[in-house]
Amino acid sequence: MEKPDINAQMQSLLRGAERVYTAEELESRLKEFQSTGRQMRVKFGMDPTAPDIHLGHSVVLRKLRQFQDLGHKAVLIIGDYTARIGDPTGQNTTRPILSTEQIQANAKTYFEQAGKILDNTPKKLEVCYNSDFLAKLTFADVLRLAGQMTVARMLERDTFALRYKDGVPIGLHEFLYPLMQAYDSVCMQADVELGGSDQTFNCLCGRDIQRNSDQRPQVVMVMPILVGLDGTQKMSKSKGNYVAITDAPSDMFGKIMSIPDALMSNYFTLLTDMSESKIRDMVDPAKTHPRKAKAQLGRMIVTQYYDAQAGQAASDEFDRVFAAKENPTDMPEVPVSCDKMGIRELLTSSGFAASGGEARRLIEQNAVTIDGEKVNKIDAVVELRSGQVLRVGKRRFGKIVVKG
RNA sequence: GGGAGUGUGCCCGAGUGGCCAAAGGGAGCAGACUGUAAAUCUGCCGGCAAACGCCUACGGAGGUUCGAAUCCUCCCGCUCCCA
Repeated sequence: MEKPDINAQMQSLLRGAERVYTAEELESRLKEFQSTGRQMRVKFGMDPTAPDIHLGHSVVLRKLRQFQDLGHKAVLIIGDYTARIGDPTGQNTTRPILSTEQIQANAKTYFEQAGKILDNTPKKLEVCYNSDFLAKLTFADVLRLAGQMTVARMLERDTFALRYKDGVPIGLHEFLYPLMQAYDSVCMQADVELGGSDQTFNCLCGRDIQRNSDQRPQVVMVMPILVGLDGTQKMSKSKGNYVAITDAPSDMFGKIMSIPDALMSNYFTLLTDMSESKIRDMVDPAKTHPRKAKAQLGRMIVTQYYDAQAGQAASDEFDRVFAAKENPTDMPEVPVSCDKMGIRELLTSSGFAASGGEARRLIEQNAVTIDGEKVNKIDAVVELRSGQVLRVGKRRFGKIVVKG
């Protein structure tokens, strides 16, 4: 297989990366591995507690894929042991210890999803559980490891420093998290470790510990944290501002259409392979209408996780529903048992409203239509026929099916 | 071991005896507008009820009071300071 020259490799690898420690080391390794033919081992740790992969995770996974495409080996660490602590980067100080079955189930889901991005051929992918080596350490080993870090250095970390200052508890064991992750690097003899920029400290720890173990310190490449759909906070499941890579094409597309304009450039860079000059044209309102650019972005992303056809279909569907204000082609069925019922009961029984109060609110707010006709009396009794379209708000639709 | 604090709705956070289903912000939902599910503006935002209203809720359990998120007792969680 012909590889691009080193400059081209560097350029594509550095694209989108927030920082590399250090680019010189990366380049010299690329050269070295180019001449010897040995693969670089590119480590990436996954947390088995979050099996729902979203575009935020995809930023790093896509970078990992780039390394694979250049012939290197992705070394995926399933952090089943580190999960016992919970990454102190997060806000939670304690997490339930997951059972082995749970971890395996999560890991399985993870691979099913990550497989959409990564190259699964065994030559390009190695997977291991970090309990394999972490569980074997004796207390003396742990002490030796812990002795390589100081409290002052730990407190340099923003997350610790802030929590300490604010009086938020910090478990002593949390200090061990970066060390465990670093020890992974030693055991895996990682050449490169990839991570989100919130992992910078953890990854850099790996360099120190490797150096102390007479290993050549890994190159650390950190990717920016993807901003979520709200345009301000990081993309995360718990904030609800995310696009899961398992989202249906229409949802994926719709969610992309909802990002603030200012986010487009960032998304193009981190989530697609579009060239930088093309991106500049796309985000310049004088050259491209923002709505068009966003639709293009949406199609590209849907195409990655489904195919070009699905991307186009989602785009067309979106225009149909929101620009032409027509009904979507696919609507979930709303089964009803009789042909006459109170509108509030219809909303609650179909799941369009979580409670009677919410149903009332929706009706009072003019959000409910049946076959295009507003239902705005809370005690309305509606006659139902199969095939009628129930619409709640702008984007929730259902097709009535009378049963019995 | 001693002392000082603190615990409020999905989240943050005000409230120190009635006007508190509880200020304010965020999130969420809806409407208007639009280039979209963007931005902006407006409204809603515990449950039940057509409605009067009823029920549940301010860490937990008791108590004082006509009346408690607010006062008292004990318990639990968390933090800080001293040792």
